[in-house]
Amino acid sequence: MQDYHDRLLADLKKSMPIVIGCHCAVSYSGRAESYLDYNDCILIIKSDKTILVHQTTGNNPINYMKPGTTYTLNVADKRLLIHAEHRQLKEYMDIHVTNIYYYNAHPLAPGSTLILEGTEKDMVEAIMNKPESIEEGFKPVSTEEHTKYGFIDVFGNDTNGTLCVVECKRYTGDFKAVDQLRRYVEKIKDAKGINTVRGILACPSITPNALTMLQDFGFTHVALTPPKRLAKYNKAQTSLGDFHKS
Amino acid sequence: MQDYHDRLLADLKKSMPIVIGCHCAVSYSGRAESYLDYNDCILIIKSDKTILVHQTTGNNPINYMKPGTTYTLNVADKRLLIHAEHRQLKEYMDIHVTNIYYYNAHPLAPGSTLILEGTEKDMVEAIMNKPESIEEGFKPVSTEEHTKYGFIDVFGNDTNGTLCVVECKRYTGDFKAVDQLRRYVEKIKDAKGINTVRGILACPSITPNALTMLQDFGFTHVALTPPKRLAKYNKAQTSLGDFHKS
DNA sequence: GGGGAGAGATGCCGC
DNA sequence: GCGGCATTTCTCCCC
Repeated sequence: MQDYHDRLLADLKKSMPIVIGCHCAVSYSGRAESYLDYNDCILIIKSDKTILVHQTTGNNPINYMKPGTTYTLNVADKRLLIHAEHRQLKEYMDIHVTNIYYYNAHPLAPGSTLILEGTEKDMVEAIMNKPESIEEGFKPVSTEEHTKYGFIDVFGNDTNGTLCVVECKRYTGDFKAVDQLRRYVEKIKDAKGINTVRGILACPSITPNALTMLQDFGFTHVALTPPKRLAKYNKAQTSLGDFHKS
Repeated sequence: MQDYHDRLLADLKKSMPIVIGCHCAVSYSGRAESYLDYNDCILIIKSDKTILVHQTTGNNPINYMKPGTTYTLNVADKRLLIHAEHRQLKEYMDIHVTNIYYYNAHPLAPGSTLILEGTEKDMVEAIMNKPESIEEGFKPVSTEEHTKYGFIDVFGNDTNGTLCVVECKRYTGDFKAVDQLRRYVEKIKDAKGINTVRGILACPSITPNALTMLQDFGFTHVALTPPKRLAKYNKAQTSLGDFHKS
């Protein structure tokens, strides 16, 4: 265990990304408090001193600390004690390691940037490029309009010149989406001193209860699905395999 | 690369948790579309066939697939091609690996359960145990009251017998919290056919804009911080070190 | 750094 | 499975 202590200390100093398969217990104190009994885990300490404690299932770490954590190491009772502390965030984590199955530290170059398409922002762009997807005669005026009660996705006029607030969701519309739309509509009415402002929720689908609430407020649901532009790009290639070989 | 192909195939068959430090490119298609150019990554494939693609910084994986993903492997042009597909979710991911820095697969026992304290649920319990923390004379009636517009954290009466809806947030109160509270209050008014229902937002702090909105609706903010019971437990021990050695 | 809101959110519980 | 909602949410953008 003393060997691992020395290696970990050196690798932390070099800001090396570290992966450890081990048997350990974890306690955390900060925004909340947690305790994890001794069990098998995968520990990942990244170059930015983020630490993730992963178990053998699930998407999310069972425990973690944010970037900028500092580490203090000790060996006692044949155990490696890792004290991870984040002073600014007033958080700490203690890991007691009894057994290490594997230990890997290897220099890794900083990552590439992910290209992501099909987000809500892409929905907004699609509406700006094709306003009739909201309804015939819709004329968008602005996007990301800032009000004191939040940011409005798309702001525009319908064919009658009535002001329209459009809120986009890439997923099934719910209460929260209707709440948000309502907040914007009310604030616009208040700010402009007018009584008639339409609320339009653009999303692929909507829950029955949210639809009821939407209609209670006199708002409209428009079925819209976020575009996935990379799909088109991939289709333009003869095949996915060829695309990647390039 | 053929050796790694064979090892990975065998380890996947055994549902072994696998960690790979490598140079790779990743493309994803499903709920959205993404492409990540060749770069250094840590790949983690868990026992439940979750895959995480981590870079050297940050809390979250840059790419991932959920539990239940199936894998198809190939070697071409000295590259290991990992095709990960989730048929139910209609998602897939392609990883092209050009270089492997380390490869680890080791049987890990299923994890322990995390004990977590200081959640919103703990706030609700604390209020039930000490109703005067909301205000003098407050009498809680129920928790998790189900309405058609959502679940009410705490429902009760003030010293005048006026109905009170209490919404708890463990973090700084914001617009969304006020929206939620408002939705419950309105629904209760509607359901009970009464005009006077008080809304109380219990949270450690509140943003200035949210406070304005709260007050516009005639609601109240009560400063409450989520309890952290493990902190007390740890204090009861002579020291944290002793606690862990037990 | 705080406020506001999206996320390929995830995860939990209830119906 | 969907619905509703918390999360040690995380992350990004903008002031």
